[in-house]
Amino acid sequence: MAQHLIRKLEHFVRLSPEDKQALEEAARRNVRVFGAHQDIISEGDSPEHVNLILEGWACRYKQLEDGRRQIISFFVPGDLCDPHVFVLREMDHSIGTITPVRLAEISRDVLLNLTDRYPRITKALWWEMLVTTAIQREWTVNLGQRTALERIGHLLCELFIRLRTVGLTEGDSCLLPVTQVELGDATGLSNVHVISRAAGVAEQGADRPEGQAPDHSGPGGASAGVAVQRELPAP
Amino acid sequence: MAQHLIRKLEHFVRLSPEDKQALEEAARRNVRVFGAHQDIISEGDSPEHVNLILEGWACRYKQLEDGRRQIISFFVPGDLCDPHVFVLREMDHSIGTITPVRLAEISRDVLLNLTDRYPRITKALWWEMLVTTAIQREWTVNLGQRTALERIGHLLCELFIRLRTVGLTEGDSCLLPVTQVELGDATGLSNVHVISRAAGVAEQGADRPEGQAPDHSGPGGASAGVAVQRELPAP
DNA sequence: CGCCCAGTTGAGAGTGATCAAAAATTGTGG
DNA sequence: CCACAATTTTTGATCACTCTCAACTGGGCG
Repeated sequence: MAQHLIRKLEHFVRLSPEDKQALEEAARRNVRVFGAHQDIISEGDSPEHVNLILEGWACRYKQLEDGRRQIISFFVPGDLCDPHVFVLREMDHSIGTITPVRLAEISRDVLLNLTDRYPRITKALWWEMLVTTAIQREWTVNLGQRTALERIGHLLCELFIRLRTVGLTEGDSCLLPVTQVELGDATGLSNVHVISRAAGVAEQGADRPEGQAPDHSGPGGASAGVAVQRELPAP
Repeated sequence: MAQHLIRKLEHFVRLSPEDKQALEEAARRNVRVFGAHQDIISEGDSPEHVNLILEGWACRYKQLEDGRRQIISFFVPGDLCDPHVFVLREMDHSIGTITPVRLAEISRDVLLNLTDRYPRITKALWWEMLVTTAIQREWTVNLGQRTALERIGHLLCELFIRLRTVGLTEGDSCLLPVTQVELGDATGLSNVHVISRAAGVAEQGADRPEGQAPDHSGPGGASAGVAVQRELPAP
């Protein structure tokens, strides 16, 4: 159930069988399923639990009055949607699905219990949180300084590396179940412009295995050549 | 010494005299002074302590290989530069001064001691951290979706409200010791473009007391009319 | 007094947005 | 399994916001 989260955390901390067992148990209760393009929690709602993505993609986003939408981050399997929401009265942003999603709702008590009794888990969750905020900083740089081509390239590299961390890549390929509108909302570009630039990334990617987008995604390491395909070929 | 931090935290949690005393003491040791435009800590360095800004402005920034620079956030008096840096081996970004800065270096031990013994301080620091990340999210929206005019307007409102929270405004005025290059680095705009847009904000601000920039800075409240002047008139 | 940095102004260039419409893909119900 | 509907992708043309370059002004400081 929680294999993606465990795999990710083990990049930071070695977990004992008991640690893993505890995580598995926390992820087993209160599993919920959402369809594609549904809100998991909306701006203004009061957060009741931490959500652990088990399967599917989601995103954090904010919408302006006139309809403009900014995707603030993506969630892939193994990701936790803010381990600290409890402190806040209400959400200042929404979390919505991209694909159908299966997630585990982890209550405040279960989480506190977990961190009280398993110090390695606590440490790993700290790491995970700090990496998440580092990615957030990188998005700020991405949106503020990089050209359209660089933005898309950087985002694709980030997502590939994150998926590799949880074991969801296959060689140099991975699923990317994201529409061009969503890529545009994440990169601050128009949906129409995404294609011309994304095509550019694909072309340059074929020529230059190292990619031209500088890799600052923190603890992920070097950005290898990324071949993205919409769907993995059926076996 | 720590009056700005205390004033800010009291917006979230009521602090007892002992709480305040403890904060004052933590801020009294290891005070350091920096000149303008100096690095407090650089990318790649290993963080040794948490920095509490006592006086002056600083910023968190990241620099690309070709010289492009993105300011990721501003620090004003009362701000803590990441209470959790200890978990990380090395900085993925730099923190530099804008004006001359006086800050208190708070060691890991002192901070842990503080949070162990004063639960209200712990709670307040959690709040402070969550508000900081909410501001970070808002910057993502700012850079991704808003026009130059809106970006500058929103940033000015954010800074004004943050300064008001720590008591550094005077009526509708506040100091803004930031050059246009720095405003540009923070908003993803060119320094040349900042003036035409900033002038626009000033004009519209004069006409519309409510300001045209939507206020999402979280717990700050409504964005009143902001009159910004470079220097406060001498008394 | 002169230098240097910050701010200002103007003109031209380019990246990316917008609008519109066709083509391709995916999903759904019979 | 096919046909139809809906969504997504692709292409083309035009527009405009913002950038870049360059020159000039003004104030602070050695």
